[in-house]
Amino acid sequence: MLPTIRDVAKQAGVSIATVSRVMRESAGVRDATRLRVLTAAADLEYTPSQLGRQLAERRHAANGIVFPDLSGPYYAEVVLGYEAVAAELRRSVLILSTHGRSDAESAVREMAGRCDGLVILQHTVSDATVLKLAARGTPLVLVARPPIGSVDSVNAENHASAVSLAEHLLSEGVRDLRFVGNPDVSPDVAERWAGVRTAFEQSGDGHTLDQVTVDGLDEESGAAVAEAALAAGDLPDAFVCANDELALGLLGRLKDAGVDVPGTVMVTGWDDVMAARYAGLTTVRQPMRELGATAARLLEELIVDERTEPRHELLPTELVIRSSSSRTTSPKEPK
Amino acid sequence: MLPTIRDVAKQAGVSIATVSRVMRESAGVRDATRLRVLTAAADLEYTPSQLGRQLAERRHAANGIVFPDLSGPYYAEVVLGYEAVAAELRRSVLILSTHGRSDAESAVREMAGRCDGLVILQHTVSDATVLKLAARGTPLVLVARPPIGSVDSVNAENHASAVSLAEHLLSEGVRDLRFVGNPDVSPDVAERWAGVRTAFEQSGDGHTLDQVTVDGLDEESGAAVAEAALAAGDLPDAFVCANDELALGLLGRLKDAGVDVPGTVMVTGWDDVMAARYAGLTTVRQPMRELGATAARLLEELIVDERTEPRHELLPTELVIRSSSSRTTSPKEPK
DNA sequence: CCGGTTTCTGTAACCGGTTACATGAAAGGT
DNA sequence: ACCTTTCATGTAACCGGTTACAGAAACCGG
Repeated sequence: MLPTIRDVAKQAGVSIATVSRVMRESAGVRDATRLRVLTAAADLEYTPSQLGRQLAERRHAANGIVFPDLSGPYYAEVVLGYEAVAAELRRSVLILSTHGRSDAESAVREMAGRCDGLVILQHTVSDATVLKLAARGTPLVLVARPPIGSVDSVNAENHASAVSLAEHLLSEGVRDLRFVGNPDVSPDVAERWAGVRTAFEQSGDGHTLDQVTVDGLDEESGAAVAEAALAAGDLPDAFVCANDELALGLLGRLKDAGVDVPGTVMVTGWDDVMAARYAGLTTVRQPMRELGATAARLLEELIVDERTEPRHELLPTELVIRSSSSRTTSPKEPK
Repeated sequence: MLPTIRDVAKQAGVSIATVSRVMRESAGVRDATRLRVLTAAADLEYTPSQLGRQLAERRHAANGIVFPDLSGPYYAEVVLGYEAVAAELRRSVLILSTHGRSDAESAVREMAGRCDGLVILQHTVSDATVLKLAARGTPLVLVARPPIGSVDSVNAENHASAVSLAEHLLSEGVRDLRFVGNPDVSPDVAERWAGVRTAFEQSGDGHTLDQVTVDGLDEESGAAVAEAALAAGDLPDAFVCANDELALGLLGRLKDAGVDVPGTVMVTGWDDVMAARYAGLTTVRQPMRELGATAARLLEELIVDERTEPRHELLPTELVIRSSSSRTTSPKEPK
């Protein structure tokens, strides 16, 4: 059994209140007494129980973050950015991955009972649960998910970058563009798709735009799309993929089939993951770490300052043009 | 204020003991009473406080995992594998990244106070702290770090695969091999280096083997090594890098300089991250997720079964030959 | 040496649950 | 009708801390 505050108190010949005061470094303990307590504590290798402390203080000093998965670089980066700031703020970080979990909702609720606040990525949790948690007074921040009620949110800009991306492709002579991804799967994807449409609506005649729905956001799904297009002999001038993994899978399959990229077909992704650089993939860079870091700061405000008016942050993104969509740009990286 | 067990007891007209029994689903409560309690609980939207429960039960139902960083794919995958199993075992997961943190040791100790057990990756924490935690009775599992005392460990096979890798290079006609990485930075790297040496010692004369020490395991460090070698006009037949990121950075720099890979120089990495596939990088695949999953299972045994004899798991790795080290193999992936 | 402050320390209530044990009511046996 | 057993529920101690408040000790000036 680990020593408790009472053991230390007995050993030092003081009351538990005094021990508590010494351990918390609160003022008003005579030096001689402090020393006796510290000696006793060191003797017994005493560490205050976090549990007892948390119960008494009625706070957890911990926050949770809920994400679908950690396999792609995207979520890992967001979590990392979050963790870095949370640690700075001296908060522990609880993680919960909902991917392939049937009891996600209850797991999140249980997690809420262990934290002072929660960050929720994308649509990992139903709106109903989010609202219920908010109503119970749990501080919440949504990331990569549109605001619900008066819950804080942090998002990356999608629409404007999608417009730029599409305009870039148009300027490269693309006439038939095909968007790859399911807008229903995430609001981010929906916004990107909307941005592409906007650009095309302003592009005048002679352009066609279509969309192929794939639910996955992984390389296999991308490869499957390429496969189907090759089999049907129906290649557009450019594939605009909802994220980099899709694009990389698609790109790989096209190259295997000997298709000239960007000569015959152009391909773009979204996120700017590490592999995108090696594949020469045009993409849109998201500030993934910043998303997490910003969420951590907003959450802290909610908890500490008890801020009540909601805040919604929109972080900028950046178009990164590489060889997969450019006949003119050298494949070399600027940086 | 959230409702407590006493509020529910009052509302249902029973004692707190009965409420507790109902919430814990322990037997011996009459159906009529159970119903009254459940109704009251639903009315008040009561959820038992995790804190109170944990204190009374003297367990956290949470485990921690300590890792250096989450930026590369390696740690993210390990954490993910860990989280998946921990969730299955109904345990919350606390994470702690030590990278760039000066108070890592104390952060780990604080974390230990919030968990029933800890998984520690690599050398994120000093041996002294590990031993102290173990002595206090904290269940521990080390991952990618050699066993200390009688603490459990999970590692991936390094030496044999390094031998295979080096033999493959020798069979490709490599005579001068240069190992890139700092064996002191991680035991994994040290073992890989040792494996390469072993293979060369058995290779007969006419072969030279040297090593360039870089502390980083990132792309920039790899690029710097390439830069230096190019500047000195001193290229070996093959660079064997301690991990994929190093290799990718190095490879990219060589290709930028117009060096023929694998014609003039071969390059290999370690880990088989996603980008390695796109870069055609020969590497050794590690079962990253399995490392995490195995650690979670070992930890559970320690906590639940109170196992005392230590276990040490060694997971197999697999050589993946791609175009960066092979003049004969097609660059196409088998899978 | 005394009363009034000021400073330090102790007592006890509290945080929100769990659970051993006591109690009382209902059921069963003769 | 009475005694025993069984079952459901309540009482109260406990988990390990924090902290308001009270009381004791030290300090101060006259």
